[in-house]
Amino acid sequence: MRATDLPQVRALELFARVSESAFDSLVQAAYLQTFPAQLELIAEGDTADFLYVVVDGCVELFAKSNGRESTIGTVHPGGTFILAAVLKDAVYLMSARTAQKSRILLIPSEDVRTAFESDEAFARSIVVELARCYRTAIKEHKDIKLRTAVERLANRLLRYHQDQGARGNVELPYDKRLIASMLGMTPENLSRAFNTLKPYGVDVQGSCVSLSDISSLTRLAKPNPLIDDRDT
Amino acid sequence: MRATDLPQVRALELFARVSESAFDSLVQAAYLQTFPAQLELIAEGDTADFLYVVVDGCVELFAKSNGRESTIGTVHPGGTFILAAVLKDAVYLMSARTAQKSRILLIPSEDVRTAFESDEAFARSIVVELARCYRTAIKEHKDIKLRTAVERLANRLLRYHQDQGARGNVELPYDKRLIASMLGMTPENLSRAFNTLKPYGVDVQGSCVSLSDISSLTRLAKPNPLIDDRDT
DNA sequence: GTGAAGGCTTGATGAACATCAAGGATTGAG
DNA sequence: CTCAATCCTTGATGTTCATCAAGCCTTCAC
Repeated sequence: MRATDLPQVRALELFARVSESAFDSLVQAAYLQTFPAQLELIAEGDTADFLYVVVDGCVELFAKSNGRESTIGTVHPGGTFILAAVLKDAVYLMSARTAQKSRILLIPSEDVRTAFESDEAFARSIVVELARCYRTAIKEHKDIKLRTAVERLANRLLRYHQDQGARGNVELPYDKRLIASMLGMTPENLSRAFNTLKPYGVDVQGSCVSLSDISSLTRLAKPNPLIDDRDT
Repeated sequence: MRATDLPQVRALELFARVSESAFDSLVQAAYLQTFPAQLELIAEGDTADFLYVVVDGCVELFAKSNGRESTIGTVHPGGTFILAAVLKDAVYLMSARTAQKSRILLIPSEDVRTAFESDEAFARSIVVELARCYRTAIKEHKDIKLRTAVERLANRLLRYHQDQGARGNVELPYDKRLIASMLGMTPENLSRAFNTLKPYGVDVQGSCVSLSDISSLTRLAKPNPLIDDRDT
């Protein structure tokens, strides 16, 4: 890794209170690489050789079975993926591909486990991150099991709306194909779900969605902090 | 906690390599209690006052939203629940009720966090357990998103079959109502799914299921170790 | 520009699953 | 044993969602 890249890596929450020596041995054998969009980084079933940390861009986690494929989630700057597999020294349960051009830090698994044992602060960061991943997964699971497709879309729109400053319109952060897969439906059905939401003030123009009746959309969505809030 | 209970608690994997002093301070303020079946232990949204460890019996984790309810998973002896909420000092995302009469250890959250910081071995056990919980959740999520209801049932039957020694029949470990909810379907549909599996050698008699054509059932189920194996 | 490719939408149809209503089977209390 | 309660099953029906097929629309290479 080049010396000029170090500050950006050091600034990641994951390394916030880590000692100099532990940080040095973590990044010493690590790679910071830029990948183009749509590149498959890992495949489910592979052994966990590296921990991946997203520095810039966005990564999609997905899984296949029986010829079907589904998106499990996305990872943003500061987030890690495949952490549990690295800690357990097990195989990956998910595949990952870049959703956009992305800068990603790869740390050899062995070094992660070593630093985990030797550095208190790193261990604590790892646990906090793992707990966050777990709770995110549980929320996703509740979303899928307790809501219909239209409700999931409505709540996701409200979330993006909040994220983007609640200005009455939303820029979809991903392809519709990817959004559909995250929400557990087909692209065709996402299209129809948008139509279903038209009477609730939802108008789609390409990747820009205007929300002209938030209160009515909210009544339909019935958002639940124990599913939709990101950091509870 | 009574002195006679200590050995059984000490023997839990979670405490395996924990120092005497850390163990003592963990159990010092802990409760070991026996609860009857169908008792609600915690409700989603509550603040995480205790870590729960199942010593005997079985606990169901479930969640509600919009008047709907769904089972997220079950916890067996040696397993914990609500670990992530305790570590993050956040609210519970799931409710829990005993599925059977159960003995459960309650450790005050504060003590868990203290022991986590002071005892290496406990910290490691916690991380391993949390990683296991996470991976279990991901597998459940893949199960739901990538399979039909009948496929989920077929794979679950094969799992129970393995667990119970592969003798060609299976004793259902829970009520059908609970199994249906775990598999993300209604009790009516579970009944029909069992009928769908009849041509594959599946015969149900109350809580006893005979599997007379494992290979044909396996062909239908298409089991996937990255979904169905418990400890990969 | 023009053509091709890929993403998105729409319609028609069918499969998967939920809901409602009723009846049968078990279980447990008295 | 008998009754009531609960759980489970079955049938009829309707909703939700996927699939297939076609067409549109944007984008990009040439």
